[in-house]
Amino acid sequence: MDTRAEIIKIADGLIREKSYHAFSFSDISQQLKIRNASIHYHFPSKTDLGIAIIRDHQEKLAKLIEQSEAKNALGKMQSFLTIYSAARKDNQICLVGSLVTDFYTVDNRIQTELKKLAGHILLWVTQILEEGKADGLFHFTLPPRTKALMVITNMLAAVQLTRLTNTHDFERIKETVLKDLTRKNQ
Amino acid sequence: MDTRAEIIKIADGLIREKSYHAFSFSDISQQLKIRNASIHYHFPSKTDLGIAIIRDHQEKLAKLIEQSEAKNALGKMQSFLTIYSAARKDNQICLVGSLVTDFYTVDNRIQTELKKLAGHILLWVTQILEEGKADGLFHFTLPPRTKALMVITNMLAAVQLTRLTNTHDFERIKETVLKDLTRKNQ
DNA sequence: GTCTATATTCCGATAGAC
DNA sequence: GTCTATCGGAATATAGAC
Repeated sequence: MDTRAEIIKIADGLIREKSYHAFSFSDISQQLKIRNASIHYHFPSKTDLGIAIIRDHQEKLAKLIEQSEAKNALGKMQSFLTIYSAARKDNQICLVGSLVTDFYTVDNRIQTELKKLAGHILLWVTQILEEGKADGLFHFTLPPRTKALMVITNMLAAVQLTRLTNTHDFERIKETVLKDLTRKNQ
Repeated sequence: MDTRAEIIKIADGLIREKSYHAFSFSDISQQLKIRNASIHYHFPSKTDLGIAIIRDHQEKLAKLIEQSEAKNALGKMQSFLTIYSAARKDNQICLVGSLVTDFYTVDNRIQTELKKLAGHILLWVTQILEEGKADGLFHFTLPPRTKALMVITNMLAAVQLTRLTNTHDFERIKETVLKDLTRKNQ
């Protein structure tokens, strides 16, 4: 992996562990064993780094969507939920949830990029729900977009709240989300 | 209102608008038109201020619980949801959701206090759900504590996500939470 | 592409006068 | 209880050598 990609990877983890304003270029340079100034060669400003991280998530999301194209709606939903399970594994929260807390204190370009990412996530989950309902796999009466909001909010806050309540609460919430979608009589 | 209470009020708003690490004593002193050093008289460290803010929320929660004692479970749930509606009104997020993002970068004493607050919220919502089910007002099959986690995660992330998607999404989620609880055939 | 060195700004915090 | 003055530290960022 080249240095640029390594910086993105480390900074991404730091944002989701400690938040945007709580990590510094020094955190990265120590882990990478390079100097602070070297990071500025790859990313002139912290804002540039933040944008690159969000775009990296965009690309990973696009790949995940592509990779789960052949799966049925349940499989696709499970793929979507791996995003949060992966974050949880390292006691991290999701990128959207971390950056939205700092939303009004970051550069406009980060705000715009973050809104785009959130929009794409919401669109994908909505489509998965529509497909699942059409195929008789999922059962719900809400408009698909609203149902997608319910699923996303459950998962986004699950990785956050489980830091405070109980480690197992994340899994509890995740299992409940899946069972709710596949349960009949709604 | 005395200065100490004013500082808490302003700082509380700043944490829920901009996050813990993104607000400074200068933000407070400018709004209050006093000097930076004066704040340190009331709160020796930023950690002390943070703890005071969480405890202030604890006390407000206790009052809210007390004030809604005479209401039925639906009324109590609506009281609980006003916490998020009030935050949303000023485009703020809830205190727990804001501080949990910075959880691993704040003093241990703040971590402890925040866990306590989250525990009390979870307990209250669980009790409301139990009461509502016993009275035939609410319908759900999950364990009450798990159902409480679902309600809280929906609302906690609703105030966050609505910053990115659509202003009306908060209300959509809130209405869905209430309708889900009171809907039969589950 | 990485380094040393440094500029600049801001923040939390303290001492001591009033 | 608020003020002025100041300290120490950390953060982002830049210039220029290698």
